[in-house]
Amino acid sequence: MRLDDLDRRIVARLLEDARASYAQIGDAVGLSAPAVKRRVDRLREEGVITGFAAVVDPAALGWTTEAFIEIFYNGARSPEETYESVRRHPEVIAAYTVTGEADALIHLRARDIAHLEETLERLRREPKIAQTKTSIVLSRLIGRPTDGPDT
Amino acid sequence: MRLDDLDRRIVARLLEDARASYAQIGDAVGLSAPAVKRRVDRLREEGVITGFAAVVDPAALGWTTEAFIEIFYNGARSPEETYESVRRHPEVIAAYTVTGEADALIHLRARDIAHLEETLERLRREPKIAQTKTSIVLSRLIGRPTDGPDT
DNA sequence: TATGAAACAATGGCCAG
DNA sequence: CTGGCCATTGTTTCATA
Repeated sequence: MRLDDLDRRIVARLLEDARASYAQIGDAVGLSAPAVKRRVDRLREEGVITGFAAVVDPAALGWTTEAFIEIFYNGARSPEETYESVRRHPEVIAAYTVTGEADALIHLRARDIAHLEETLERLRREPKIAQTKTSIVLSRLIGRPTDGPDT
Repeated sequence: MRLDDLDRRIVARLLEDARASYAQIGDAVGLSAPAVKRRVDRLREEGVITGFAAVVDPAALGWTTEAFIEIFYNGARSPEETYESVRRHPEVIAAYTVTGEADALIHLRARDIAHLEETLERLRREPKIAQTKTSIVLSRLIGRPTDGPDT
């Protein structure tokens, strides 16, 4: 599963435009279209590329409020239980177990402040959640492609 | 810029597979391929869809360490200055100004713990940064499509 | 919004290095 | 084993209604 330089350049190109044709990518990296396709197929099989997604502006869809919530659990809290306590809330777009004071960190998006408040109340009703600490996002300064650095 | 139900279903389809053909999307939503294309073109013009990106597994590229850093500045720290202090670090994949104790929250990815440590030291040398508080990601529980909820 | 035509892209087979 | 080329099939994209 070792990637050579050509693979990395193909991935970089697909991070910028997942709908680029194989011929376009080939022009950029110096390969023919079928050669690019074979590499992309291989990268998908190996799990380096897991899919292709549209990049959508949540604000344009009416989701204008974003927050990070540190979660503190009481007692036992395996990753599975943590997962169970947040997966049902569709506002949660990412969740992590972390080192440090908090047990978990979740990233959520809501339509507005009222919706955020409603979501927080709903989260706090989860039995194992003892405490939450909310940081509302004021501005997004950086948001790189697929959350993956320059390959 | 109002989206109807057809638009939302097209966006949902493209979030799952940005390389789906217009004909495939048309089959799924009950439209002809050209009709789908014109809607997608319009959604891009309106900024609802800002691009298409490959979804890459950072671990497969050798980026196995992930962390969130709360940043505390001393004195003046406009969003622009905050941006300037983090943009040059390629390990930073997202950065936000937030409410709460910290002034900013950054999300970063490194190849390993040594690389994370090196990045933290580099960040702490930024003149305006007074203090940092790091939470290393132990496991990712949820990571929804484009960081955008169900449209 | 659908249809049809022309241009373009994807993809499998096959051969060369 | 990896890339190039060719031919087939499918897709995009325009004109037109």
